[in-house]
Amino acid sequence: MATSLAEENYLKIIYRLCEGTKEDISTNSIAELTNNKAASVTDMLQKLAEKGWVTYQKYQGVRLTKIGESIALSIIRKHRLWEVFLVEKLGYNWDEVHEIAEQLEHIESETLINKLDSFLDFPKIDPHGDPIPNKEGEIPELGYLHLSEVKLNETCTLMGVAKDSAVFLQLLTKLNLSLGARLEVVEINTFDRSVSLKIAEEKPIFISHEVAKNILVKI
Amino acid sequence: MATSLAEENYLKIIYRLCEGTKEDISTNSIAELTNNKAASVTDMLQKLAEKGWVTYQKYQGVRLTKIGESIALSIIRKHRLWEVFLVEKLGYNWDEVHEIAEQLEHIESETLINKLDSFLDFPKIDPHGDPIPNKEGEIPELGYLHLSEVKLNETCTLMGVAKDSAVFLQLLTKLNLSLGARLEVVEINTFDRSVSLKIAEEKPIFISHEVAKNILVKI
DNA sequence: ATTAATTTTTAGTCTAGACTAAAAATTAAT
DNA sequence: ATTAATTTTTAGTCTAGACTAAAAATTAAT
Ligand SMILES: [Mn+2]
Ligand SMILES: [Mn+2]
Ligand SMILES: [Mn+2]
Ligand SMILES: [Mn+2]
Repeated sequence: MATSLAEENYLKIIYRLCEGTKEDISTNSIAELTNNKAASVTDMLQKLAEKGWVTYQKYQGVRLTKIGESIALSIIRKHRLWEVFLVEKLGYNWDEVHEIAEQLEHIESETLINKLDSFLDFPKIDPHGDPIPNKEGEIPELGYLHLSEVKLNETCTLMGVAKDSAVFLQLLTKLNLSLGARLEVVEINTFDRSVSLKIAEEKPIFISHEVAKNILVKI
Repeated sequence: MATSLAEENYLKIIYRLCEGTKEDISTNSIAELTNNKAASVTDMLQKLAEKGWVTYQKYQGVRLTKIGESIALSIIRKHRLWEVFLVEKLGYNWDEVHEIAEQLEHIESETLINKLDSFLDFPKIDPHGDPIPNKEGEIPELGYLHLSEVKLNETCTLMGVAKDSAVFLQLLTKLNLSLGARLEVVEINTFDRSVSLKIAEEKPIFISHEVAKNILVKI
């Protein structure tokens, strides 16, 4: 069944909210991320339920069905592959690609995305460290930690970010924090949970808890 | 001013119809190419005139303004550059790319299209021999002839096609007619204006007037 | 010059996807 | 257990962009 641009954006956002929780998703949480009003969300949820892409009980929240999830994953696959293209082939920085990928992810062609995948040499992660679902919609669970969870004096590797926003990514770039960087946690301030880090033996840098929370690492 | 998808498609089609004639364009001719009804076209023409992209007089037809033309050309530039990308980088055949480019041409990003242009090494023509407008919207007038205009026993080079449809392009491929082919007109039948051609000294092939009309050549 | 045929426009309608305001249901607070 | 606060839904409205049917203007035919 064909999907409209609006429907695709809803499914993608519901997927993101469903990830990491087994509770049903609230109308308001969707409204916030889509920048729509709750009433508009209710409207759309009824349509999506009608099409069999979500299970939805009035007042009781919503979840993706298997089909809904596979549609969401195919959009995420397209989004992330296009991001790789923009960075690897066109020379964009990682903080510049998200908005363009938001448009490209809606281009509809099965062959296109598979040819693109092959042209890019079947990348496993996008420029932000996010895993790319395969053709079958399978997505590896990478099991990364948030940097904010790492203990004092432990060393870890920067594997990804939990946020695509340009200002956040630009801040990381300025701090010399990029994918693959080795980070040692040399200080954690109990007052505000801010963190001092050594990157490859350089003199320590200082980041807030908010930043640490959005950095994904592997021990 | 922002352009919607529908508006962009109208402007592109009006551009195509304006090309090659200095008469104003009729509502019906637009309706035919957009696959809309004349009443819907009238509606849209009023909006486009309001925005200053066409000059429009009730019952008297329509033309693009300078601004309207530059919008149309920027869409055509995007369409053709994406077609080059699809053929050169992703390995598509020339008959497979038009529909996908119809989607890609609406992606909005100034930097994207210029980076793409550079990545493709600033191509001058697309896979169908159509010239690619530059950043400033300038498009070279190539002055090709239709193969149907070539005289008996003359030899010419296949430079482009006047039609993007898949079935037409597949026919050309089957007949071994591709860009750059050297063609000698060895027979013209006065009855139906069908043509026999020699391609590089091979044994002659036979094409209808309809096909000859849609092949563009240089003497 | 009139009339007929054709083209174009107007008037009114529909759908998707948004909105506001008010009603209903759920959840939190006493 | 009631009441208050919060969340969600319903009812009604709007806009873009399509449609049909009828009216108006233009063009072609007599
Ligand atoms: Mn992104
Ligand atoms: Mn990403
Ligand atoms: Mn094309
Ligand atoms: Mn083309």
